[in-house]
Amino acid sequence: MQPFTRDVIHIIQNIPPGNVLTYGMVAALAGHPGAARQVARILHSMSEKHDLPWHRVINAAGRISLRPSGGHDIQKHRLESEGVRFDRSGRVDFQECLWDVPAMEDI
DNA sequence: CCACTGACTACTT
DNA sequence: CAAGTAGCCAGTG
Repeated sequence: MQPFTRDVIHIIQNIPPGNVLTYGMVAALAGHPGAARQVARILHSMSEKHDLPWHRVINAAGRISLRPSGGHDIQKHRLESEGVRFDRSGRVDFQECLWDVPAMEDI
């Protein structure tokens, strides 16, 4: 497994309840700015094995990227149960929910 | 090793 | 706001 993959998993496991991160930010924190697609891919294939809170990762627009048939509602429900609010267009409030990453070393 | 596939993003029409 | 474009790079076969 690549260091990038390991870091991405590690970062996602550290997102506290009620907070979210974007794919791009996770990629950047893992040392690969612009590798957002890979984060999505890792979530898709490793979330079960590594027990990841995959629902706390959303796209840069603040919306859920899953297709309605791919768990979109499940993700929304899990976030709402953690206190994440969605506005009428289905976007989360970054000001309140975006994870304020402590420091690179703490992750 | 090559080709293909993405739960992406930023930028430009 | 919608649609197109060009990067992105780890899995998978």
